[in-house]
Amino acid sequence: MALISDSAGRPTGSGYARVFGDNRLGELISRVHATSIRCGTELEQMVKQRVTLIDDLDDFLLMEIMPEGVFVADKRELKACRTLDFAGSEPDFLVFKRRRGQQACHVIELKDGDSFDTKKASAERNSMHSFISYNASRLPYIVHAYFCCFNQTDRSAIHDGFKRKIAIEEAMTGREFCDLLEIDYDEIRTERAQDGPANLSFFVAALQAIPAVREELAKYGLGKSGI
DNA sequence: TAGGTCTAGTCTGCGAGTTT
DNA sequence: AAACTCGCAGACTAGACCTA
Repeated sequence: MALISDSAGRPTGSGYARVFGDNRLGELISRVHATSIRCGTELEQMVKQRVTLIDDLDDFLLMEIMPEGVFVADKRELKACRTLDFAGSEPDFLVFKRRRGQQACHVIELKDGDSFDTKKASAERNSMHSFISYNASRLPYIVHAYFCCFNQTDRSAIHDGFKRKIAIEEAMTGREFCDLLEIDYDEIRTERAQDGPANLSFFVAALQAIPAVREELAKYGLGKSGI
């Protein structure tokens, strides 16, 4: 995961500073927010480190029979691909998998949350299906669509979050995503949880170092000896 | 009809990648 | 190197819709 101490945040003028009327406290909250955003991009990086990435998607798509295994095209590779037409949308991952004579392409939208934002769900679904319909003839495999909430363990919760506008088979939990890619879900969760204690310590120490916070704590007889 | 719920649009905030 | 663009999370709001 990401460390709050590594995140910059806005030193002055952030909305958080206005909420508290204190730049230093505003900066600290801004750094927490920045860390949360970084976590999302780090998840994608962690996935990419654990799979076999496709070097040239155009070349890969020339094969009617793909090699045995799991091969992944990320967003960068998708953008560089000339064979596919994005129809205004780019999924997070294209996963090509061949096992025991069965091969398929899995189009995946990955979120680092536990549910899809309802107001955007309909647009996400339309975007995904327009991508698939535009490219069905260019992908020489069976194509499946998935919407994955990495931190959700219940597929029906994802389905409900989508207001049931997707098929239940299109909802995917983080564990199912990792099973498809043949990577270790628990290992990723464990690694991401490792920075939690360091972030807690940093946050509390930084909080205590802010004069306005110390003054407030002093009203309750707290502060010097800890919160 | 009033009140509750759902949906979609807008806004703020930030990191990361791309373009100039 | 700076400016720009995109993606993502979450809060707020107004209008549509539903139900007692």
